[in-house]
Amino acid sequence: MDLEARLHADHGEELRLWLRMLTCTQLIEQRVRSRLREQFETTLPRFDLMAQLERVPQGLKMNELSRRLMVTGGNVTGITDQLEAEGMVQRVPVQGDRRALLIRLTSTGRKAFAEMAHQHEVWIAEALGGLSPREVDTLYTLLGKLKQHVARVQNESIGESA
Amino acid sequence: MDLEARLHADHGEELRLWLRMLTCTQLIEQRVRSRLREQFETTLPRFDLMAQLERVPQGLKMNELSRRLMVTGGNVTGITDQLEAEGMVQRVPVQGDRRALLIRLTSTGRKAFAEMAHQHEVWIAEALGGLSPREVDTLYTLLGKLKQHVARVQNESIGESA
DNA sequence: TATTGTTATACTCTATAACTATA
DNA sequence: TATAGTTATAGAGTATAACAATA
Repeated sequence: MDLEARLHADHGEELRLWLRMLTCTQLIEQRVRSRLREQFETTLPRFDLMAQLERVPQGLKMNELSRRLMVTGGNVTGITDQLEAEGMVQRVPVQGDRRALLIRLTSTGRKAFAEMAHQHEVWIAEALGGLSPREVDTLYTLLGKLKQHVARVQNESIGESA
Repeated sequence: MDLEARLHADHGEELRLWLRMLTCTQLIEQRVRSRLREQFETTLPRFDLMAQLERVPQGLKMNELSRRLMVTGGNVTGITDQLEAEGMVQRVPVQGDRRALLIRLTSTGRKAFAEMAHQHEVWIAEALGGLSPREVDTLYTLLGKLKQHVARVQNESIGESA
């Protein structure tokens, strides 16, 4: 294949895969969103924030949450405000750095999250129930490869633009 | 496995797969969104709407667009208004039903979309470039299975609630 | 009565940038 | 100066529901 042909190579397969991937995630995500709203009066970003905190009992700093949730700082402040007002999380001063705060689940938040997480797991198991354990595993592995590649490309772009 | 155990069966594998899938699509989608904004001053929903129209030269009715884009009617009206104001699409009366309108790409819109679609394909090819053709194919097949299953579950739920 | 599309409204999420307080 | 977090703002996307015109 000469250069010209390589430049204009057909990427139809990748595109079709991408569109199908997007359809799958959108279908599932919409289900999850509407059920979180109906059954728990909450939203996916709020659920995601609590999920991050649940893994780290001592809590996470705002900027760490921001990084993990892949959103900017102002948003984390807003969602944290809501959850704090509802008694789900608390802001805890960090000793040694009076600028920083640790956000952590309260025991109320931990209980509420446990219920939601259980239901969430059931919803996901339903949605992915059409796949055999073997297929789940294959998908997991291939998407792991994709994730690594995308993350690498991402960093290179940031490098370029910086 | 008895009923009790089945009820509380572990769905950790499915959950991990789902989170990984979500991470992959979010990473790629963010890239696409920011590039559409930077390079073409447009958004993903607008791009998606034009993509639907591009496949159907004679145009699509509002409710058909709404179904395909998986959003409610009012939103389609809004996005269509913007694109019409920019001369990308036009509303065409449907003979035989004076309530309905066909939305179709103008020649300006077709040209603009062709450019964007080409770039879009390159971005996607970049993002998925870490996978071999064989892996792309496997993913495509497995996600096809997933899509069918999710769509079926979706319809059953709608059936229940209706 | 049902359907097509529009309008009006309200809410969530988002990024950006200016700001305060600490380091 | 740089960093942690907040505030203010503006914009996009979304759903819901009331509405007009037509079937």
